[in-house]
Amino acid sequence: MKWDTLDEEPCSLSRTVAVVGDRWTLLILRECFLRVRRFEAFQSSLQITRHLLSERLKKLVRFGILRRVPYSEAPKRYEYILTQKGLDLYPIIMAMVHWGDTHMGDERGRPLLHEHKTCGKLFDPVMVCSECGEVLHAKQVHVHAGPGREEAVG
Amino acid sequence: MKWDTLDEEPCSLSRTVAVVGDRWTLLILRECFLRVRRFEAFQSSLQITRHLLSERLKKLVRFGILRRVPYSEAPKRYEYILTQKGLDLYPIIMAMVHWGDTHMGDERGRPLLHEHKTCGKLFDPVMVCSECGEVLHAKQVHVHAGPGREEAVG
DNA sequence: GGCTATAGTTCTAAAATAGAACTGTCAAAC
DNA sequence: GTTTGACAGTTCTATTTTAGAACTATAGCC
Repeated sequence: MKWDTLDEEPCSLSRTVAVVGDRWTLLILRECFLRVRRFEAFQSSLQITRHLLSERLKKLVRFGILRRVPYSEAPKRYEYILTQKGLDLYPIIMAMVHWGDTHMGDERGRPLLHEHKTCGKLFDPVMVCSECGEVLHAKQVHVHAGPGREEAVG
Repeated sequence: MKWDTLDEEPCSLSRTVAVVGDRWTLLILRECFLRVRRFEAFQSSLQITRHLLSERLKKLVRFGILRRVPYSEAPKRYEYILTQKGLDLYPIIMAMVHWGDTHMGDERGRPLLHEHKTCGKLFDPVMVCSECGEVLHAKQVHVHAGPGREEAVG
């Protein structure tokens, strides 16, 4: 497959996969949501090779998920900060964390707990229908071809 | 990194990434949710090499995400069907589709539309707090170390 | 000048992937 | 009863990606 044009496929999943569909990118984003911002910090917490880190950060900047913000003029140093587009990846990350909590846990219990500042409680993320608010399940969803792909699928 | 032990890391995201954190696996899962079940069907719709498809399906079976169910005795033929653990990946896939719809769209419009059979409407998936039902945003969440990782993080 | 911190780049060896051909089983067609 | 075709893989080689370590560059501090 030509991964370099995956972001132009008539499929929103493919387009997302083009951006965040590799292991390092997802782990880098986890660090971003944990407020990590600097090259050395990413490198030492992830044990990623510097080469790949450099490349992945560039890619995330290119796709508008991170902004490269100077925090020192001489020498020039930059921090990588989530844009709104990047912050909007939160449901993906949280869905993955929740699935891991549910299905890949061990006897030690959850690695992290999440507190919702708005209500003050420890919570799990739940995916609901924007129209009726009910919890979503795969079997209750029917797929239609949209304007971006008129041939029927599924 | 030792990707082969990523599923034992004290981090639910890492564990999930160990299972679904590569491009082909995510695309294969998309097909699963579109009711694709057979080797040839995956291969022809994804243009994945047979080698990799074989390997990824084995991995998904090994992790309990797909079941290999015989549908013909002679010759022996199998279908790959989502288990409950696999069906529970739905929020991840939908979160990715929704992000792609929102941030990677083009002038043609959405490739697919989703209808919630329960309420009959076209919908978007929304992630909410299990406790108060409010829509979740990254900045409203505070992270605590859980029993599975007592050293503080973030 | 020598040491440290930060943010990368460059190099070679090892691993993963692409692309195509091949194997084996059986049913149906000729 | 031989050929064709569908299905579900496996095997092979060439190319691409990644790992791991070393190197470069800028500047502050002693």
